[in-house]
Amino acid sequence: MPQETFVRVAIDRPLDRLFDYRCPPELRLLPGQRVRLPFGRSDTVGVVMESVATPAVATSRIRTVGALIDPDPVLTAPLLELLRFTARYYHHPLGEVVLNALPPALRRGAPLPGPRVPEPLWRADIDADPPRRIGPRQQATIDALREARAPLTREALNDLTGLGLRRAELERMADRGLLGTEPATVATTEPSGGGPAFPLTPEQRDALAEIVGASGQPGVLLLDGVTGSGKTEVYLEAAAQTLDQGGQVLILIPEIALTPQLIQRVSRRFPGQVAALHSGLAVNDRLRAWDDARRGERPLLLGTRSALFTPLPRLGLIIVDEEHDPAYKQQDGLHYHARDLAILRGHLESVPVVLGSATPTLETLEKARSGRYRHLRLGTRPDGSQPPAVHCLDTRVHPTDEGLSTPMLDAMRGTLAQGRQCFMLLNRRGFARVLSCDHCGWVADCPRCDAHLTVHAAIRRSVCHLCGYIQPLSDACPQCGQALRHLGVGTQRLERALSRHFPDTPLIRLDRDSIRRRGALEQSLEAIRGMEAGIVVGTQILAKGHDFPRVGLVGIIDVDQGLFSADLRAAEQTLQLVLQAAGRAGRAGDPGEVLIQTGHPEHPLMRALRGGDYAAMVDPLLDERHQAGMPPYGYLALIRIDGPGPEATQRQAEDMVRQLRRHAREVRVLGPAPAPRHRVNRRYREQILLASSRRATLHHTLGETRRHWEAHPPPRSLRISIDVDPITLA
DNA sequence: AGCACGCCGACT
DNA sequence: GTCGGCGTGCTC
Repeated sequence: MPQETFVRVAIDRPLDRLFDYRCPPELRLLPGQRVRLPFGRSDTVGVVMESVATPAVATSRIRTVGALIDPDPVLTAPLLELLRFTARYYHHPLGEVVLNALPPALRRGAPLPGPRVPEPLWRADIDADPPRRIGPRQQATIDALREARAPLTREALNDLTGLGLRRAELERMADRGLLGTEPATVATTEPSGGGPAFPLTPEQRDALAEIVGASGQPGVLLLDGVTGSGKTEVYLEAAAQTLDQGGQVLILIPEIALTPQLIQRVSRRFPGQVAALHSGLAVNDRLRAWDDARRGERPLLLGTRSALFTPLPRLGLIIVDEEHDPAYKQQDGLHYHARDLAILRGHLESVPVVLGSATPTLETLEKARSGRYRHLRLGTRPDGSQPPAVHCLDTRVHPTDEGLSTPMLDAMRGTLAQGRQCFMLLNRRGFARVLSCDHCGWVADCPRCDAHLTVHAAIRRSVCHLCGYIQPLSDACPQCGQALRHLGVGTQRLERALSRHFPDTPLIRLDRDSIRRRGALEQSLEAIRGMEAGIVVGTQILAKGHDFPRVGLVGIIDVDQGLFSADLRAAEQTLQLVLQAAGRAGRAGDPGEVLIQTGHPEHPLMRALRGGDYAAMVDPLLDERHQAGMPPYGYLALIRIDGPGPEATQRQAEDMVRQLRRHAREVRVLGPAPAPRHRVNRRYREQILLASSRRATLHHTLGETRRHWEAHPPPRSLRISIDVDPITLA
């Protein structure tokens, strides 16, 4: 009688263990394959992790695998190893980690899409009678096809129009006789489309040579280049060489939605070879892009943090663009850092990892300085332009009205008179920070959170930025009936103030609220580049690597909140934000100016900013971190406990601290303390901070404590989450 | 997390 | 009498 075999399977449940199943004799199951399983009283999808000869529980309890879903494994061996590490390191259930690596459709058991059905080329039907009713999207589509004078793929059409047309939409138009089709020709794409737009500078060539020279072996290279120094050209050339050798390239970017230019640039450079992956895609598009990358049909994968987990069997190079961006850290559920896991993936798959930034994190800089990362520098801009001069405006001498001081307004006038643009950075959206009554002291607070409601004047609502609670805006105090006053300035109020000061200058506002509509960001960016606006007001979105030709002045409206925040990385992130924003100023022999409004021009950070040298600014910050035993010299984990009532939550947190102290060796246990925003969405939050000079001791303490609470689970109304290497303690 | 079981309150 | 509230326990 043949030996029975068993498989160990991961399933999408918050249970920190795998489950063993009997393998049906007619199946040979491989790690990475999906299976359908009987589980409890229902069925679920699982991923085979390994075969085992003897199951971990009595064979009488073992059930048999229901069916095999995939002929090929959907996850590769090195990825499975990466996922095991991820679960261990971030103290998150392995099953959830593994299933989380799959696109949602596959997680629910959908079949792999299989090879693409060739799509026809689309052409305008010149002779067709124009029907009476044509929508603007349809009109734009027809116009683009007429202008092109040749049949186009849907992809090319979308590149031209930016409409994101879906196949079904074009088919409907064809059915109505608005479009014609032609059979797809064999793809005519060359291995890599064209070369760089401009010849590389010597610095860029050196950096490229180092990256290419590192291929085929693990290792991290920091591409540390001032804004405008052409990091992207270096990445794309390195990617081109990897592709030419038959390798696949993974490029991670912080948020695709905020950098539409980059997708366009990459897809034009590598036509037909780019798969783009981000959360904004419809489930089917996401599945398609993922599978195109997995099968190698599109050898270049461009995506946000979750794209890190895409199987790429011929992976040759990983690039993490803007590595300092906090968007790489997932802030809920599995608290992973995509940059850190990208580095690990590089090790596991023996490929180099390039981290790029003009303002690298202290962690990364420290590793580059100590020689663990190769440090590649790009110190000059290929267009020869100089970095902008940075000046402070002392708001104690020059008070501000609605966020604006007189010298700031004067500087704006001067810049506008030269026909150049002004960028005004204010990292707070909405109209006013709070609505309050001078007479009785009443303040509009969120009924669910410890937060003031932010005024959104345009929609006449007060909005909670923590939980989304919305209520109508009132003019009179509900307590005493007196008129209410707006305190603090948000982008909307700044916009209104500026349009009063400069009534004839077109103005664009860029923040989360103004770009919510699909395509709105692209439209605004295009308008800014086309000089349709003299003034641009915005949040940090302004500072994201967009390229603008004629920015003369970058005004930083309020930097002080960032200077004095107690949060671990506030100073570092303020520096990064100001420098990234400053990088928008001045191009091509046109040095720009940066004006920072501050009440503390003598603050060391302000002095450092005026000096303009990021590497120099970083030293005192690294010293501080060293003194305090904070990253990169110490390791942190944050435990958050939240529940519906304050007392039970606090009791649980205190109990957990006792457990932690029992297992803590060389680990400081700080807390519990009410979280900085104690109440959010009607739940009360406590937090505990663990700090250690050694990773291993921190993980030991966390592991033992987790074991304890899994053996003695707290009531289900309480939620516990662990954040290893937290970005923020707030 | 699901899902079922189980034991107490207000309804046709 | 029973529909349904959510506490508790289990899942190979």
